[in-house]
Amino acid sequence: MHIIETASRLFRERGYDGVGVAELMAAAGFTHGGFYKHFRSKADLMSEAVASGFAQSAGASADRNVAEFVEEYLSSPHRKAMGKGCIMAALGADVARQPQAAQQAFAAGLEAQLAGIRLENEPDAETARAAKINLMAHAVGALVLSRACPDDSALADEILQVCRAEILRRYEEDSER
Amino acid sequence: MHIIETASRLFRERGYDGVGVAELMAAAGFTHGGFYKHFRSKADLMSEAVASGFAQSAGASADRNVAEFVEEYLSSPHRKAMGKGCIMAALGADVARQPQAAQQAFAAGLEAQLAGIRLENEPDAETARAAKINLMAHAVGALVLSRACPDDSALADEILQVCRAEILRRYEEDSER
DNA sequence: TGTACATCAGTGAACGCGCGTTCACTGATGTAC
DNA sequence: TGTACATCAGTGAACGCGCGTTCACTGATGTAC
Repeated sequence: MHIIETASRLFRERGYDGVGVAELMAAAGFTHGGFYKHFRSKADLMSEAVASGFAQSAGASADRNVAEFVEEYLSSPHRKAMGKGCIMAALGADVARQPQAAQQAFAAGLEAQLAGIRLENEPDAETARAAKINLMAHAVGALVLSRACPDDSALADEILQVCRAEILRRYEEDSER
Repeated sequence: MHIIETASRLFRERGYDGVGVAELMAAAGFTHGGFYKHFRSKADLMSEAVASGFAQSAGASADRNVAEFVEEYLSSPHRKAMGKGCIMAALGADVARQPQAAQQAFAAGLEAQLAGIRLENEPDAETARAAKINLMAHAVGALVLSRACPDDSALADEILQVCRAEILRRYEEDSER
């Protein structure tokens, strides 16, 4: 629904507490009174916005190989587009402060994200799963750190570049094994 | 100062927008009116709270080897203690939404954190620096993802465990090289 | 095809409350002589 | 040692404003006959 997608973007841009229900509904083209015809509470919408954000990035990263994914994920455009980017990097800390429903939506979304990664040449399912979790954690951390540094600072760029190179190097090592 | 340390803890626990000036001053043992005798604005305090949080973790991790650091950083106690834990994992996304002053404090703190890591056997300074950045990004991402999953969920534990093992494994590989 | 009625998404005003910030004032402390 | 004065951290009331949520109402839509 349109409200959820709008909320998902605005929450990512400004944080859960950084956007009000009224502003959010206005951005979706409504007055704020009707909000509770759709959601039990603002926190309830947050859960849906988290799920929606994962669904969006699942769609965007479908049928892409790991190298392409990492190149784009750890890029300056993604760093600058918090509202359209990865929900984990933008709202991970916010979700940690949310009720359990949002955390369950997050865990389900993360599982889907992991399932969408196609690794080559991992010896068994357990090793492959560990490699995917490590890949995501490394990438999410790099994006979070880079974004917290001043825009256009050398450090912000360096974090992206260094982590991009290392993740790709490891991935190629695994592929050649 | 006591106000800054209190703010640093409360901001980590509830987010920048999750704590008001009045509550914050009350927690530090004051009435809220005096706030502006100490800080130009709430955002100004945020910058100081970020710097203070880095200083605190620099003190806590001084003279510890990498294996010890990683074991504790990616542990369940650290996962549960957002207010006393790593400022990057707790407030990274918030800082990305803050004015540049907070981002500069973040970048300076991160540089200090990197300088505090002692790696063995890296062939040159550039490689060592890249390894430190990768280590921090990987660890921060793992903590953020784990915290966003429901407390005591299998996935929350799995993320910590898998990333802990992988970071230690890589670190030992480098040491033996 | 036309009429009566139920449904319900959306409206807009209002609720109590807390927000960040300002300001006149207090009262303890330190300095000057 | 004692008195007068300046300083300034801290107080507490107040500012305009936006918050999340509630609610009586509107009006378009779909169903029943």
